[in-house]
Amino acid sequence: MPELPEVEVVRRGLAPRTVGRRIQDLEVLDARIIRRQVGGEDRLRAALVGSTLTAVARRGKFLWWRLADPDGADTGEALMGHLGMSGQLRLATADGIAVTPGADSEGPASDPLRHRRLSLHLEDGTRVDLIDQRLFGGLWTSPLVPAADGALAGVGSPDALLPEGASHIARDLLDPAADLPSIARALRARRAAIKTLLLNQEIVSGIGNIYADEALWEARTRFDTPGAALSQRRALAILRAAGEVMERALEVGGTSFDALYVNVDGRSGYFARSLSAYGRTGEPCPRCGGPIRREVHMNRSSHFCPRCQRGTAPSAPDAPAISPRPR
DNA sequence: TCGGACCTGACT
DNA sequence: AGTCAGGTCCGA
Repeated sequence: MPELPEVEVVRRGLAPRTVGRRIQDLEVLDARIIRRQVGGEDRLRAALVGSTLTAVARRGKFLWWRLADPDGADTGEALMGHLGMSGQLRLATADGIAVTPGADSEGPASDPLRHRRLSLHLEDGTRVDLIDQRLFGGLWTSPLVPAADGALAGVGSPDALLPEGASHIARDLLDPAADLPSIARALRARRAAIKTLLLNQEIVSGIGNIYADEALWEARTRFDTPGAALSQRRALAILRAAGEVMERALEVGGTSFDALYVNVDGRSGYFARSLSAYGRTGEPCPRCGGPIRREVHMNRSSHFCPRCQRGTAPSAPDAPAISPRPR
């Protein structure tokens, strides 16, 4: 389940081996993977074949390549991708063997390539495979528009141009242009539960269920605390915790569960074992030793420590966001 | 603002 | 046979 660190690992892996290369051919093995492409496979093929990939950028979990036409001019469109729940982008040589030794593709039953949905064939023989068991991911083109704040559109972007398909997505916590104090204020302007707000990609992007639980555990805050009940300080602490957890995951190459996710060369990450709350129902809280509890919130599991993660108890040391009227 | 749809495979 | 997992989008 790729979240932000995994997508950034993929972006970094793709950049040196795809940028500057021309697309020779497109292979669509399952049309559902390009369901978001306006004009279908014909349009996608026309936009890609003969074009050169000039940059790989990312905002939240949306990845995109910039494209240049055969004359070297920017086409004004990006090739966007999203990995959904189970997507992988992997590089292979023309004979279909993953470039990195140790990539686990054993027998046919466990061969991840059976879920290959689309491939880009580059002029040097490199193949970019989009593998996606559950088909929540996709690849499609989108016209470039200016980023609202005028800063670089995302991590890896050469300028402020952003694919329209990602223009509703907020900046993420690995983006140097993210403005934490203003994100914190946006969280506090809403009455919804803080976890709901952290998962809202239009407020802050790149946080999924796993890192939301981890950030709230780090910041000792219950998932159902209303955004409006947070102090600026507490809201900032939650954002900092989320950023730090994701940076730590990035350092070890991304989180890995159930071997569905592998990085761009087919290797799994090793971060899962260092999660504190997510998926640890019944296990002792690493901070206070009490049992981690699981509750369903918004049709998603929330893992938290009822003993050391607080809501808005009157004894909370942080000042409430909306200060009580003095009397 | 919330629930369902989209998907598949692993698990009970 | 039924349940669960989860990111994003859409519609009630």
